[in-house]
Amino acid sequence: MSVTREIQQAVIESLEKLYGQTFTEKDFQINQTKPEFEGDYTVVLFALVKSLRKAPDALGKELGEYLNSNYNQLFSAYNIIKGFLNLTIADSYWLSVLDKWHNDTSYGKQEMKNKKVMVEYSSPNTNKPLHLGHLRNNFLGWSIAEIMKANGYDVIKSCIVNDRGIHICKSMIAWEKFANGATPQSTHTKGDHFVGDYYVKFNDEYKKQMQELIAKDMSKEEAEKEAPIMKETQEMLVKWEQGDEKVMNLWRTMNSWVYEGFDETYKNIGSDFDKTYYESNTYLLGKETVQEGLQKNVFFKKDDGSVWIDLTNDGLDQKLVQRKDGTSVYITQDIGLAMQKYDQYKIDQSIYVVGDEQNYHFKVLKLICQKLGMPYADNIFHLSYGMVELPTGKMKSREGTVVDADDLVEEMITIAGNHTKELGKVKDFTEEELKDLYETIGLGALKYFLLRVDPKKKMIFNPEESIDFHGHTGPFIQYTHARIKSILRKEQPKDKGNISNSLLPLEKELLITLEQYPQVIEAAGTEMDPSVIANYAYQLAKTFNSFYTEHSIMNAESAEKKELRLLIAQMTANVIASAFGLLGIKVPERM
RNA sequence: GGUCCCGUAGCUCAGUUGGAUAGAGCAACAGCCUUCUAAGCUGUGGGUCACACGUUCGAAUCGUGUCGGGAUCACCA
Repeated sequence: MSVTREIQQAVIESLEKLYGQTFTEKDFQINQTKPEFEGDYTVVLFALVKSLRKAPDALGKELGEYLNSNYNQLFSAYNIIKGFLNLTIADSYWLSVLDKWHNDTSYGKQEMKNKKVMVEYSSPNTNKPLHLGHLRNNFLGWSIAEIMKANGYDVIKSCIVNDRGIHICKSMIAWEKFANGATPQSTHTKGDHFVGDYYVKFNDEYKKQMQELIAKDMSKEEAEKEAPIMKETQEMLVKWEQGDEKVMNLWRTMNSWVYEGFDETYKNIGSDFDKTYYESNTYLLGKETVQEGLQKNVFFKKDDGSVWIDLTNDGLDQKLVQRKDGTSVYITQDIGLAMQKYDQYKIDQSIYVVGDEQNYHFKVLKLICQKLGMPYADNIFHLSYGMVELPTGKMKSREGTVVDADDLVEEMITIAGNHTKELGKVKDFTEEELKDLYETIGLGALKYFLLRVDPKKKMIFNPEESIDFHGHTGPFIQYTHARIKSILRKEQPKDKGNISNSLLPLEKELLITLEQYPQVIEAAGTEMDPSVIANYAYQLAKTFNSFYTEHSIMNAESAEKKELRLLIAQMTANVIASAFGLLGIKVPERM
């Protein structure tokens, strides 16, 4: 049980004994005491004052006195300042936390709940390579999956690949026209980039043709439709839907190039999936659902045969779920896929890591699933994250203002290498070890940069200023880990050593922070927010670094102090490694 | 126009269900390596928490309004 829980219970019991009134945890607040005051945790008394009809100071005195004499294994001192009851927790309490958890790597993780959750993330289009936005999506998805596991869920990581549609046909048409049979192999180009280049070529040609048409007095809107290359693309999409042999072959070939490229990128960034869905297999799903919805009167049919749902009572609009020609639309496919996920895995919860531009879509999806009575509909959660923007505004692939994922990863690794060489601390490393270390640090900086921000908020990335390796960064925290490991290589804490039983302020501050880790994991899970973990890890590392410069571990004042500090250091390293594990960031032994 | 989100230091971000004098990092400045890794530590300066009103013992946090920015409202996905 956490300290805050213990304090809550002690306070509730004490108030009952003292005043005969029953309170719950929600009736009063417990905060960490501000550094400028004496104490570790603080009970805010104001909320209790009214119902107890006592002055804050008098209440504080009586409660503080009672707590101290009746719970002396938990509290060692108290003081009252302006309605705040500041409690000092007994050193023995912190030492027992240390004793119990210092070398347990499962610390903070919850028991299995026997609940299944699916996390869907990444969802790439197969017509162009991944960019910075996809990286945020991938890192978030992977991390939230780990966080859910740590909270005791069985997790299935899934990916829906948008492998069909007009955008892919654009790359295909451009390849037919301009490639002269070139392939990724013949041009030594990574497959996804290769295909992406033809997507760009399509847009160049399209623009050119439109300008020609506009020069001949055609309106812009008309030119958009009439440009020959666009017409050809649309014809190709029709052929694809008809299963035309030649088109299908080209489609399969170009997609296979893209997948090769994606696989490489995913491998580099440490992304993986338990289940991959392809839109070409799911885009026809949902037809039975439409029938079912009509029967249940959730949907209604218009005169032209199209099928709709009326969500005006939910503050939304009417929404089409089936075209008049009987084909399903995007939302219907998603309903179908949601059903399929349940049929296959009997999931209890479904998390979609998708950008906030689709907030409306997911609101609708959840509502429809609820109205259809799907078993887990209430547990559909859209983990909506903000776009990554440049100082100049949004990234636009058509205008070439995207930050390419592969380029950025490579750049980060290169910079990590340069820093490392400059510092010259690992000159004895082998080539292989160096490569590993550069990747660990470079990716660590990148992942931390993207994960430390609240997912809901859009964030700005400035390509002119490269991502930092100092201060509030991944490498800072990795460095703290490496420092500790360097000490632990020299000496491990003894099995049953005598340890100092009084704590200096920084020793205690570290233990207080370490004690909070389980609640941090829980909060990250309920909030679906990896940044909670990221910011906690920083707080911990920062506190450790202050401690490290202030107090020597190896040359501690006494053998007991040394033993204590070795244990604290060990537990700190373990928690950093664990927290970074939840973020998908490796920690080095040396750097 | 309807709905939703955002506005905190020069920049990038924290700030638990309302709590004490609003915090970090970067950038700037001043210090600290003959002692466990200086990718570090310590200190200084920097704020009308967009603005106004309201709720309350107490508001960056809750409510209303204003200003500014963004997303979305397709028989596209």
